[in-house]
This record gives sequence, C-alpha cells and structure tokens, in this order.
Amino acid sequence: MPDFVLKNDDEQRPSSPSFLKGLNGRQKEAVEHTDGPLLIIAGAGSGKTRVLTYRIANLLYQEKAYANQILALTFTNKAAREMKDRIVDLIGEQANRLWMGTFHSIFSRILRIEAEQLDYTRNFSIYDSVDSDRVIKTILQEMNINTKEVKPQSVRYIISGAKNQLITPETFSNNFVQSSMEDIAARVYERYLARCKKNNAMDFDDLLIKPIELFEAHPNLLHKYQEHFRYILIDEYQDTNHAQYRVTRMLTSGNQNICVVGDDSQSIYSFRGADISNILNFQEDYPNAVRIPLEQNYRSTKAILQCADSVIRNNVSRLDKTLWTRNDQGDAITVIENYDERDEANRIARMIDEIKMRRNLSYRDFAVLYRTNYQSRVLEDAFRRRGITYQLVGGVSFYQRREIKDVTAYLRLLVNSGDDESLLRVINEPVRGVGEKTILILAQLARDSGKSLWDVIQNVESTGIYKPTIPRIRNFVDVMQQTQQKLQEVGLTDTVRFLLEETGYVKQFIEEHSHDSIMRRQNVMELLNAISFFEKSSNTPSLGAFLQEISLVTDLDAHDTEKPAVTLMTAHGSKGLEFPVVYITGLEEDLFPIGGRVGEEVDVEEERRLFYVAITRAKKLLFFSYAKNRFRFGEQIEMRRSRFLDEVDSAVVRTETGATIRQDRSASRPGSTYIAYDEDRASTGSRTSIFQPEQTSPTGMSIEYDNMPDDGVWRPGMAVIHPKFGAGKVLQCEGRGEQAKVTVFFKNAGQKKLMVKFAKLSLIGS
DNA sequence: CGTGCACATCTTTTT
DNA sequence: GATGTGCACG
Repeated sequence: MPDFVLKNDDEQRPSSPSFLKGLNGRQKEAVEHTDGPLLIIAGAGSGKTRVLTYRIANLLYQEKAYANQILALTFTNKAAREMKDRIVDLIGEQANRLWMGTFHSIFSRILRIEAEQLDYTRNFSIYDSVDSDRVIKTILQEMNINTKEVKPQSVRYIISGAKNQLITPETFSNNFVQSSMEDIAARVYERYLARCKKNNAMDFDDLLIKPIELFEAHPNLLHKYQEHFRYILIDEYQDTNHAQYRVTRMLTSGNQNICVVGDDSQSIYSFRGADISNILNFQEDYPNAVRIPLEQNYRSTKAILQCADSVIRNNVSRLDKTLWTRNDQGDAITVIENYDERDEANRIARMIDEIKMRRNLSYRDFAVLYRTNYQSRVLEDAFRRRGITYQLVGGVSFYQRREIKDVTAYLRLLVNSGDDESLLRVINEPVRGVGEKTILILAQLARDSGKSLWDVIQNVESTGIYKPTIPRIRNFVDVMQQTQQKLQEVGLTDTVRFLLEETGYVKQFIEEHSHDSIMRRQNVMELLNAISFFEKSSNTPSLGAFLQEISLVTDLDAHDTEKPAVTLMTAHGSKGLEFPVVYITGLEEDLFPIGGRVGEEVDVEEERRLFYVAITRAKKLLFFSYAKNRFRFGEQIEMRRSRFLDEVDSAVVRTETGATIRQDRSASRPGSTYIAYDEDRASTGSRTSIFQPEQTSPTGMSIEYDNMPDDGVWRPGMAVIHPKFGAGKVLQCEGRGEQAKVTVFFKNAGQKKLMVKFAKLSLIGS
C-alpha cells in the first residue's frame, strides 16, 4: 500500500515525503539528489528499481518537472511498465505521462513525430533482424553474390556494428575493411541504407541513429528536446551502446540532469554493441558527477552472495565494489551432476516438486535458467510429464514466427505502401503463382522508374510479364485495395479478418491437416485476438499504432510473475528478476561458458558476468547442474564440467550428498586469477560485511615481463600487466605497429590509454 | 515458369 | 527439430 498520496489542495507539503522513510542512507541520497549528473553503481539486489521509482516520484513531488518532462529509459518494456505502475502508486495518475520506455520505443515515438524532417513519413515500417536479412539477401543476389557462401546474417552483423559506431558506408569502406567479408559488407552497406530509405523503413539500429542525424541536422529540434526533457534517467547503463550514449549525451548537454544506474558486473550485451566504457567513463564525461554506490543486498542469502562474489572476482576488468547483506547465511549451493540432459531435466523436475512440498512454496517461486534457448525443450518435456505448470519465456518470439510475420507484412503494406520488402514477402503468400522471374521483372521496372513495387503493380497489365500471372497480381491488388477501403469503414479486427479471408491465407492451413498447419492457424488466430484486444483497450486503435506496438515487444515482456508456474528462461532473460529458488543448468564447457564458432573469440569475462547475473537472481536456494553427455547437432557429445564450477568458493557449495566439491584450480585460465578464501569465513558471516575488500594484486600466477603477443597485434580481451598500474585488461585497440594504442582497464588504476611503444605492457593471457 | 519434395545445415545471448 | 537451398517434375 502506498503510504503517500499526492494531495491536490493547497496544503503545505512537508519537504521530505514520507515514502523516503523506508530507504537506507545511500538510497535516500540517490533519491534526493535531484539536479546535476548522478551515477548510481547498483549491485545486484540492492534496491535499484526502488531508488529509480522513488527518485522520479520525488522529482514530481518536489515539482521539479511535470511528468512529461521526465525521460526514463529502461532496458525492457516490462521494466518500464512496472516502474510506471509503481510511480502511479506513489504519486498518482500523472505518472502515466512520463516518457518511460526502452530506447527503441521512446525514440521511435520521437522519430514518428519528426519523420518529415528526415524525409520519411510518420508511418514508416520498423524492420526486425529477419526483415533486414531479407533485404540484405536481395541486395546480395542483385550483386550476383552467392548467399550461401556469404550469409546475409553475417553481413547484417557487420553493417549493424558499423551503424552503432556511427560509421558511414564511406568511412567504413575506406578504413575498416580487412577481410573479403567486410569488403562485401561495405558494398552492401550503402545499398542497404538506400533500400531502407526507399521503403520508408527503419531497422532497430536506425531507431537509435536517426535521432542523432535528426539532431545534428536540426539544432533547433535538439534544443527543443533538450529544453523539454528536464530530467533524464537511464537504467542498465552498462548495456548501452555507442549510439545510445551519443544521443543521450546530446540531450543532456544543456542542464546535465542525467542520472544513470548500472552495474559493470552485469554487463552481458556486448554482442549487441553494448560498451562497458560508457559507465566506466561516466565521471569523465560529466566531471561534476556524483557517484553513489549501492552495496547492500536485500535479495540473497550470504551463501549465495559469497558464491557470486567468488565467481566475479575472477574477472580482471571490474570496478571494485563489495556487496554485503544482513540476510541469513542460508543453505549451501548444491551442485547436481547428471548423466545427460534428460536426466538433468527429470531430476530438476522431481526436486522442484519435493522442495515445493517441503518448503511450502508455489511453482512461481522457481526459475530454471540456461544459456541457450534450445535447452528448454527437454525441460519442457520433463515438466509436462510430471504435470508441473511452467511458463517458457523467450525462444522463438511469437511475432517472429513465419505466419505472424506474413500477416504483419500484409498489414505493413496497407499502412506503408512504399514498403517493397513487405510486398515481396506476401505477393506469393499464399502461393498465387507469382514466381521468381516475375518478381525480377517487376523489381527492374520499379528500379528504372524509381517507383515502389506497389506503384508498379497498379498497372500490372502494362508490365509485359508472363500473361497468366497478370490476373493473379491484379487480384492481389484488388484485395489490398478493398482491405484499404474496409479499414475506413469497419474496425481493425474486422478488417484483418476480411484480409485473411480474401487472401486465402488461413484457408491454406485449413486444407492442409499437418500438425504444423494447425499450429500456424492457431497462431494467426492468436494474432487476431491480440488485434481485437488492442482495438478495445488502446486509445489510438489505428493499424499503424498496433504495428508500432508489436514491432518492439519481446517475449520477455510477457513474463507473468504472478502466474503459478515455474519460469524457464535464458540467463540473459533473467536479468532484473528474482526468485526464491533458482536452477542454473547446463554448466558445461562450450555451453556455459559458450563455445565460440571457428575464428571467433569468446569473451569469457562476459560469460562469467552472465553466470554472476544468473546466480544473483536467487533469494534462498541455488542449484548448479551439468550433464556429462548432451545431444547436440543430432549426436550425443561428451561434455566437460564448466570451469565456473572450479571457480566458485567451495565453502558455500556442496554436492548432492553434502560433500565438498572437488575442484581443479588450474582450470582457471591465466588472467582469471583465483583468490583463496578462508574456509571458515563463510560460516562466521559477520553482520555487516561478509567480504573484505580485496586490494592485493593477483597472486598465484607466473608473471613474465616484456611478453608481447605472438603476432605483435593487441586485441581486446587480453590480460596485461603494467609495471606501475598492475593487472589490467585490454578494452580497445587502435592503430598498428609503432602507432598502436591500447585502452586498458586496470583493476587498481582505472582506465588508461597507452602507446604500446612506450608502455611496458606484458601479456599474461588472452 | 512455378511448385513440391528431399536434403543439408546449424542453433548464443536480444531491442 | 526448424529453416533454407537444390533439384526434378508438372
């Protein structure tokens, strides 16, 4: 129950609202800090969400700004929704006017408002990665490149990386091409941009980059938004990428009322371009920033925290911080060894029932975490057999399913007729006899005339394509136009129903009686339900608004914490959540930590942070499990136990029989140092802090100075020793040979940029 | 010209 | 175990 309600009369307010009472000193400090840059280093379970919500409530309470002048950027839609609800509880309905959401959703909102300035229209399409891949694929085909040798996905990955670094096609091809793949990507890049533009479409990256372009081209607009957003808050700041960094810098360069919250130990999205140096350098960017660490953990037992700490200590690059808790010591963590993944799933299912009974818990108190989505399958089987209700979060997203993408492509075409990509997706879906050759001709015509495909097929009769296909396309055009008409006359749901009927899209599934087609039909019906719900509940029930909404939702957002079901999700998906009982499964080498593909380095430190995130989700009980054999690539493979199990503090970990686990300390790689614990420190558990801050330099490894990389090339991820700064990790490298410079994060000295030529760096691991 | 079937390939994490 | 590609047929 909220203990504070905003009064609307003229009564004098106390200067400090009563909702601040439940906060600890540091939290209170963070909430009451209103103006100027603020960096909150929030350890896992330290009440971060609470601080953020109270801080916003306080800003409103102090009348520092109207709700719509506050911009709060979160990592998931769900986090935004929950936070907003909590602020509504604290200060009332006005909180609904906050600009609160993910970077992507907030900036797409701004982009729709300002679309004309960028030569787009406000009903632009948003392409997800599958759409992007298709666009890239057509471009590759046009360039006569074999899409089997050069995978669109890899090209997209390179282009996306460049975009997020704000590197233009020109700069990219001049300075960043080092392989034939990059050369191809460089050539596709420019065409890809042009194609998206022509389609009046933006991809996920554009949603972050276009605002920067917008503000650079129109300083007056930048000024407008700078003025408008009096306060900016960013959650999960350790996972922001360069583009996100740039756009927030632009917006805050005026009043500098920026508050970021994050935890470098929980940075797990570098594959998506997240740049940990954003948070590490915050105080350099904003020299008068106040830094508040939140180190008291309210979530977990001492045993769990100690375990987490013993793991994360193996990372070289981290900000020093010491989490502590007043919670009980709690039970030891149990390691479960299994014969194979079926065994693993069955044992976990059985244990869940047992613990649920013994501890009088509900299924909703349990979470089973894994590294990759495909691991969920066996678990689902086991749970179904045992009659355990579960909710699977993530996996193949509903809106990514083929049939759903087909239908949304139809809808996108209705809203944005210039969207060639969507047209290509549905022109022969269901099959109406429009083949490859026809499309080739139409595409040629479109290119020559600068028109969209939709415009071209308006006069399909004069295109000179294969005669029998003309009426088929004519029919397609007619149906689309009729649907267009319907949209004006009847509601959204009825329009879509009409479309599905007339195009025969659902009919194809009814005629075919395979298991597959039944599922697909169900999914389409499910989409229809979603549309119907949207139409009833939204205050702007337009088709465009619906498409906007679904283009940015993820399955993570659908997670229901109230549902009495065991949660199954990836470790990534679990960030920000907590459960009384957590199982971390598949703790095997090449799975967790994941094994890289050939020629690809795996960032073990990031894997370790991910493991740390997973551990710190647990409140009371934590289990680690691994299988000695696992089915992968269609065959059974012998697995080795994860090195992480050699790193955990054996004082708080037990086998199923209660024995101490055997550990191989040498399994830790050089650079990932292990610092031994006193066995009895775990049980002592001092009231304030269970850990002493560690300030010794890494021990137990042989140090050889003047040890250069074999090939003389420095790479991010390498562990180094500097005679003065001590142990560090290479974050960034630029230049070659004599000119080479490296950015290194030193555990004891922070981040430094060094000329390799002068700095006496020694390589101690990679 | 377009379609349907058999085959291989490959699964990291997500806005 | 799903999705994309290659090949033979209508």
